[in-house]
Amino acid sequence: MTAPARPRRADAVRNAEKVLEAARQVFAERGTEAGVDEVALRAGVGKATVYRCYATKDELLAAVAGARVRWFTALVLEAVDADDAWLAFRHLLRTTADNHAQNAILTTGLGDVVETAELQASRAECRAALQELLERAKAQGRVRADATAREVTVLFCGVSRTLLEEREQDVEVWRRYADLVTDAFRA
Amino acid sequence: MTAPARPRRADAVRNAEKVLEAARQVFAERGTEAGVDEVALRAGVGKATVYRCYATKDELLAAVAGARVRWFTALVLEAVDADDAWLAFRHLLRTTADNHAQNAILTTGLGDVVETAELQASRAECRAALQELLERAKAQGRVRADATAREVTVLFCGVSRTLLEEREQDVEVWRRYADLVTDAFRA
Amino acid sequence: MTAPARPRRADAVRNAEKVLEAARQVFAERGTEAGVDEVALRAGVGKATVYRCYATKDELLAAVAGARVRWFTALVLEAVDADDAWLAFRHLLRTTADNHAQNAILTTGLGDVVETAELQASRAECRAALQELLERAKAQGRVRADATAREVTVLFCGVSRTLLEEREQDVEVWRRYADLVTDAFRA
Amino acid sequence: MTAPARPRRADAVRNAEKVLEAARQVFAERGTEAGVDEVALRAGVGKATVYRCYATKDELLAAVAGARVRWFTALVLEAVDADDAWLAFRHLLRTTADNHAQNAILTTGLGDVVETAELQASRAECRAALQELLERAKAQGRVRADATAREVTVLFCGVSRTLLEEREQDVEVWRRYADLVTDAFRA
DNA sequence: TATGAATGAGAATTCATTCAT
DNA sequence: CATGAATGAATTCTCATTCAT
Repeated sequence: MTAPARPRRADAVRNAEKVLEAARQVFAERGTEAGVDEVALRAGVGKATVYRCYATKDELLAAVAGARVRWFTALVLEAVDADDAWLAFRHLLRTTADNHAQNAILTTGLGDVVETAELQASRAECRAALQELLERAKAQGRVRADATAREVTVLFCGVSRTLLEEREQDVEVWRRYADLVTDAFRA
Repeated sequence: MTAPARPRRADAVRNAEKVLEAARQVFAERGTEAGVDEVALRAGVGKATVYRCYATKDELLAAVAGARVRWFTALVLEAVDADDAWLAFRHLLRTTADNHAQNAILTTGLGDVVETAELQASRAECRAALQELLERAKAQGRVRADATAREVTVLFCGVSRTLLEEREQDVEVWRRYADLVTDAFRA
Repeated sequence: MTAPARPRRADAVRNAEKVLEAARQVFAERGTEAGVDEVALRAGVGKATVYRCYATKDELLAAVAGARVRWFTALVLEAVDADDAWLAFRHLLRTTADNHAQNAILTTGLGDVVETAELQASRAECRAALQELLERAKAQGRVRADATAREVTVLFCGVSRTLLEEREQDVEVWRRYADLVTDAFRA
Repeated sequence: MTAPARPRRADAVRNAEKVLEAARQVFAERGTEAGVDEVALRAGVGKATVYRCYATKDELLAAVAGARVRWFTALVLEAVDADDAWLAFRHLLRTTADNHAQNAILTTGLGDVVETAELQASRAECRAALQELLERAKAQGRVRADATAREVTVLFCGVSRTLLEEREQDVEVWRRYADLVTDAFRA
């Protein structure tokens, strides 16, 4: 009695994760215009459960975007640790491209997603990490001095969005574009 | 005098243009999800008038996209005539960026616009002209040998879309991105 | 100058007839849901001209119905003159069926057509003629004594409407139904 | 007790029935051109609820028609069991007429209703039953040898439609027409 | 006068969100 | 708490009717 322990919390978390994963898939496949019903269906829960986890479709989108940003941030942080920042940078974009080609959902895309405070924080963190990577590469003389993290993001996300729209599936093509973007920042 | 033809047509043509211009603005500002009503409102005509000019929303979108592609094609053709293909290329993207910054509507963007035969033809023509420009610049040793018109388009449109979404208004910023894209194709 | 003679009146009448004929065809083929535009197109005139002749779509429908009723009335009046009223009655329905099979448009059908005063007058006249034919046939002992013109009309028009809806084209079938209706009134 | 199944379904079924009943009334009174809004209003539910039960207006119409056909089929099957097929036939049409007079909605009418597979099956079943009744009456020497179920249907539905259109409410009148139709098939 | 362009009032259908069970 | 039924606000598109030329 002192502590009902909240066994439901566990379920709730489970559900939230199921919903988030379903949303990631659905929005990736169908675009953000996909209905909440479809997300619920994919998650195997009722529509209202989705709304219990995320008060609004926008919030759900923000959650998906946030997860994506954090996923990317992790990659960036790995890259920062590498010795050769330039190679790490190139590898970063290629890896992301590979992933986008299949699991296509955008990092900064998800365009007019309402900018949650949390989402903005995630973006800021991501930007900081990426900027650090760039600075290291600049120090190594491989990246142009005026490059900014935002610019990398804008180019890469822009390309991704277009390829997504064209339903480009070929990993080689995605990788080619990753390289083009990388080259745009070559010293 | 050559052909007064149909007097009434004058008004109709006027309206069609008003509608097209309104559509360009509305879709640029609000995205393609904006309603036909809004286009009509902006154009200062009734909803049905829009449908008189363009039988379908898709047709309207295709018309907007087509006009934009042709506008860009004209710029490319000018650029092809220049002596220094590289400078012309850079100028081309800058000029387009300047225009996008204000009149924002995408060239190849407008993503899932139904691909009219006419629209496809316009795109093909555009791509051909751009490819020619690239080949000239390659011959002059300024553009990487493996560059294709499609790649330029994908990068530039991707960037444009992202900036549009972020409501970026600063012409300098747009120009900066134009240069980044240009640099991605440097030999 | 004393009398411009109203040359336009001639044109106007011409137009009214063209429109009426076009309406008959269009409504027969497409049903009364067919648009005024289509009638105008078929008549080879502008939409507004249709409205000049008939102030309203309902009025146009009433005109079509009226013409049809009068056409049928003429047939009935012929039948009244025949020696054998029963044969004449059977022939009347058969002939009408033949015509309906091709030129399908209903006499009393055209269901919820607004009942113009003129149309009601036409219907009354038609009913009177048909009643007279029936009375003659009754006098000759061939038609049941309680038969009324309205009943004949209801049965025949009902059948016609159903066959029209089923797009029945076979004249033999139409004739078969005409005979069935006739038999319903046999003495 | 056998299967409480889904508790919520109870409400849903209730609503589906309310909607169907409302549709029957509305389409009977106003014709099939009546809007879905009106059906929803009559049913006392929101417009979208109608669409939850019946994905399309056509589906709704098919449901109404199907229910009506099955209702009629049940009557026919009763009639088939009677000793005197002719009397049963006459009674069948009279009973149906009585019902049409008030609850007016057509059996085969609802003309251009999209022909669902299910609806076609219902119609076929109905036709078969009616044909059997006719055959029995023929065997008893009371119905003309060449009569078919379709003919009965065409006549009866045609008459019903016309009377509906004329807003005929008098049961006696409906019954009189039922008898006329019956007589059309007398041996 | 005849034309066809313009219009506004709907009609069907969808979807984010709320609520009764 | 989870569910799915219900909802109303949009959205695309049509059509009878009016008006400027």
